[in-house]
Amino acid sequence: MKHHSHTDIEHLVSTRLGVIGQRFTSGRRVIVDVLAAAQRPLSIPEILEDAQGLAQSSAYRNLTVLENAGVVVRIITTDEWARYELSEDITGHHHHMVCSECGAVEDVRLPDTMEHKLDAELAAVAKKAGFTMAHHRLDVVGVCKACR
Amino acid sequence: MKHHSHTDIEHLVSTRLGVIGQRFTSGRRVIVDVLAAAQRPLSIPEILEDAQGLAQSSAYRNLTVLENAGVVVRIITTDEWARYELSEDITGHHHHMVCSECGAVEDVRLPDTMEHKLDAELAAVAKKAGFTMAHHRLDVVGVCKACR
DNA sequence: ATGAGTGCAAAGGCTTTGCATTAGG
DNA sequence: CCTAATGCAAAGCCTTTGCACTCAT
Repeated sequence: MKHHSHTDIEHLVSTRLGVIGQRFTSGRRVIVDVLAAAQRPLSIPEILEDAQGLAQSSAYRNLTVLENAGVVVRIITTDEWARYELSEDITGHHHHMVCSECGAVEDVRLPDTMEHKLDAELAAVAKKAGFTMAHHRLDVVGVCKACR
Repeated sequence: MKHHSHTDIEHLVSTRLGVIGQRFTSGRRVIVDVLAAAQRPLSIPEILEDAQGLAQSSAYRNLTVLENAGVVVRIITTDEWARYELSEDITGHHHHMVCSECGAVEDVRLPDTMEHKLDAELAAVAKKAGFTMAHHRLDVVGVCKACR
């Protein structure tokens, strides 16, 4: 699991935005800060709640920009809304536990040995089917303690 | 991997629909047949194309009914549309390869030993976080041969 | 006959976009 | 100054819903 300080992240984000000719504005900084503070992927409503004063349209637009910059990843759990989190090269590789009752999402990490075995196996079956694997995505679906 | 004949499936579907007080109508039969014929999850447009004469609203409604009956599963890959496939107790447990370029989705299966190890590990970490695991979801994200 | 199922069209809800205004470099 | 970024409101798009008609029991 990688570890980045607050300022580390901001510097990295600023650089990556610059690469694609985008500025690191205050609105984008707020979004990054909110995502960094949460240890789980957030929905737009959640982001807007934490990043007060930010317009909904700006949230959508900035998240798209940040996604293009490789800083943010958009994930879709089940139904409902899309969720956003910082990319794994900032947060470290992890997976998600999704509550099938209330939709809550939490981060979860697996032992490296398991990840390696899994990646090797997946790459093999993918190749056999003519796919070039980039990465995998793994979710635990279950019921959280609040809903049980 | 389970193996069900065409008539096996229809009988099973009919039974499960009956359990929740729903009929096995012609429209629903067409949908099930279309999904059974495809070896991959289909989007609504794809289903409508194959099941000609079926209204869009009926497709949505029937797929919801079939989902409630435990016959169909709705999955969300990345962006775009929701996709539907027959439940795993009909098709057998499997995963999906998603092309990040064109959105194509294909089924893929892992060795049982890998699945077991994975499930054991996931159940353990989930429990530690207060989650009761129901099942897991695993996707390979990459580039298909058509897009490479 | 009688309620479930269907089709069509309209409405919903998350997301995107147009346009005038503001701000960063 | 000058282009990018922002806010507000309107439009889009997949999906859901209302309503009248049809079909099976």
